[in-house]
Amino acid sequence: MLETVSVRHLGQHIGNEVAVNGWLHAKRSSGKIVFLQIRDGTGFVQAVMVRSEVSAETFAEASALTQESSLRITGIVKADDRAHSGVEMQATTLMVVQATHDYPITPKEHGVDFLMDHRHLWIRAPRQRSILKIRAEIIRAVRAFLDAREFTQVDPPILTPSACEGTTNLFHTQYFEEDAYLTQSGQLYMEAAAMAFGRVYSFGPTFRAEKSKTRRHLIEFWMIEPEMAFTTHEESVQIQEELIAHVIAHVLRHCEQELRTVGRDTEKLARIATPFPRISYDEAVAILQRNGHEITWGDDFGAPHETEIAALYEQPVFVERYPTALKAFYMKPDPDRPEVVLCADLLAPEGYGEIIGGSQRIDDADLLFARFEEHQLPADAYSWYLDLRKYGSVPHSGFGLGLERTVAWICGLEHVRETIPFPRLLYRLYP
RNA sequence: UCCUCGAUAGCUCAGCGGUAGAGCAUCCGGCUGUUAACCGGAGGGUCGUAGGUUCGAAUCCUACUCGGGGAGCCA
Repeated sequence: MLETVSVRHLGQHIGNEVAVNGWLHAKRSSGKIVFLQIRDGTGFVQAVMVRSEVSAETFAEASALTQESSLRITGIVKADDRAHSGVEMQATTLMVVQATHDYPITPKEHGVDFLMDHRHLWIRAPRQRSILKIRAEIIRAVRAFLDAREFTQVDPPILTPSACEGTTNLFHTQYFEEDAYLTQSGQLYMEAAAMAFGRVYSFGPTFRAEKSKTRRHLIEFWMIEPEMAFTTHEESVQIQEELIAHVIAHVLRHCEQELRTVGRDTEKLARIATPFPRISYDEAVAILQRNGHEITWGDDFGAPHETEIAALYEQPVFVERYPTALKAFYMKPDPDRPEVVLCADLLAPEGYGEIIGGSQRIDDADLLFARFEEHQLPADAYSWYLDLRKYGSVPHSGFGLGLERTVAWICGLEHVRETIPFPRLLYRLYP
């Protein structure tokens, strides 16, 4: 039996006869010659079958082959300038594993609704495969970066007894006799973990029951949430920009083929370099006012505001020190200006919006308790969290990186729904 | 929740008051270098649902359903 080779590695087998297991992506035939575009998950290769060189049965089978039929094909690997990848197979034998009939996604344009209904098949398409491959490499790069800096991965719960931040709507469910909610952030648990491990990060899904219907929103999305003990806001921001720069460099180095398939202008990514520009909330408001926006100090930014600020820079830009009243209860006030908190949002270039939100956390027990009262949060439900400030509280900081928005930015996509294998969108739970 | 756009063949769309159309896909035939191949032929439709206007509605009006984009909220 011939050696089975991944399409990705065919170039190392020039001149040899090998087998490829895969699916028929497309076919073109011309009477006495058939061109079979075959994919195996690692790549795409063209097999050329000439009638005079194979048995009549094999040629007939190849001629009748339909899109997405599963197959095993053997052939001699040849270097050929006419092939996109530079390599093609001169087919010798063909075994059809299953003949497919009426594959829904044809090599033609399709609408979003149709494609989303067929997402389980759509992910076979070259473009979708490339996006999800880049997603996987981004995750790999984030982990490598954090692991190299002695972060420990700690997994927070997904089912939680109450809101972490109390700002957005949560998915409600039953936990036997109790009420439970799907997590919107693992952060408070990561603060506990940081006091146990020093530097930690979580990577998992989060859920927001908001009726958001835009290109930047998913109902279920994945976040990386690092949390660091004995770390100031300033140190956290430096880690954030190093992390993003590392991820960009990793993807540029390892996903050249995939970035080309999705049509990304890599020049813009190649220019990303630390340190990233920073502006204060105060400066951002002044800029917006100068540009004719009706915004006053103390107002929160809307999406158009963020887009306008981000458009001023080629790099991701940090917006620091928002008004205390706008932000979550746990953020530490600036000691010099208690009306603002030690926080920063990182806005991606090209209109992709906020990809990181981070802050230094309140480490003072009395102040945190006062915040609970101001925000009318149930102190009993959070007594474990308040414990963290009673038993060896330290200055600590952390942030949350939104994976899908990061993938959308790096891939240059129109919509985050393509950045996750099976997106959960408003009113869309299938497949 | 609000604003806005849309729903016609398996898919993408045209038709916008007078007998339902095209390209692709499918099936049949042709073609030895195709890259969304090409050429010839065939089959394929309660025009989202319900009501209304009209001699006549895919086309105009109303409601509803489903979907796209956006706001708010956020990563």
